[in-house]
Amino acid sequence: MNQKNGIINKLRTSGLRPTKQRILLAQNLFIRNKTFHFTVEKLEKEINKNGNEKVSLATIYNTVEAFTKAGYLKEILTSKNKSYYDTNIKSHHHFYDETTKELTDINYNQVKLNKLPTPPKGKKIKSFEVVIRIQK
Amino acid sequence: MNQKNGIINKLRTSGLRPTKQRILLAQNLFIRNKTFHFTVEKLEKEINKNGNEKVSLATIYNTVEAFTKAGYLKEILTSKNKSYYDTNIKSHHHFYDETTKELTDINYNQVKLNKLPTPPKGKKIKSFEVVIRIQK
DNA sequence: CTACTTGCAAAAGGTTTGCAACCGG
DNA sequence: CCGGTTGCAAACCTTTTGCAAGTAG
Repeated sequence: MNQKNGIINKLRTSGLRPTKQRILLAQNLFIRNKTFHFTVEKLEKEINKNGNEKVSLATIYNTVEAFTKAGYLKEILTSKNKSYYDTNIKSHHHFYDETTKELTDINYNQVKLNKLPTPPKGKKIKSFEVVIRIQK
Repeated sequence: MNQKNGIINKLRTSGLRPTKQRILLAQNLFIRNKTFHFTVEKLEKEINKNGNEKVSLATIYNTVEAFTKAGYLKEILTSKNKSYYDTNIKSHHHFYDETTKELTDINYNQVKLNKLPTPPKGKKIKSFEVVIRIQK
């Protein structure tokens, strides 16, 4: 139950009450071997596939948003009218396969920007992301 | 009327019948001094602002999609659940202002990638795009 | 107890679709 | 004329919201 306690602490740290639903989602999302790319729809299926504990869609939306604000998830840029999230929050980039519409991580050091633009006055750069479109 | 003929030819070239609506939209989109970033909603307001010729929303959606397929428009990546298009189809990058949700072009040579990843087997890179998120 | 959360269902916002009327070639 | 195109309204899909009931501290 160390993992569970770790998650509870993580939630508390961000001012999120460790409710049953949040813990369940956090376990599902953050205890994984590799990066997970998902839409709310996909996550909902994953969470509710076993006939047991159900988490309502609204709560999944709320929670994903809360996790994103807390910095535990990252929203991915796509051209689709659906939100994609990534459990890998480190700055990294993606391949977007136009044929299969799949996203794949690109190892961070495989892309190098050696020139960044000056932001408009009064603004500063928060992050940047490269999407590389691929096809057959 | 040279401009108009040019547009009619452009449409025909792509197998698009030069209808009144398509010509109107093409004139509005392609005869501009500078790049235009828009959503369908914005374009619809622009097109229908003078009480005269109205183009229905569905037709605007159809036409924007057709123009995109024909390569006359480019879809822009954002995290919002709304499609953004750009009349600048050359490879270029964007600032995405998280406060105002505005997109701005970044001059092409202000960003330089000096390392691109190898695409997965059997795929090749079609294009890449950098989005730089800025905030106050 | 109190404030924060959840879940449901309804509403909203953007996009797509079915189909009859219309029009370009 | 014929087949592509338009316009309308309804349908769709994802996301948000209001609110009563539930729960963590």
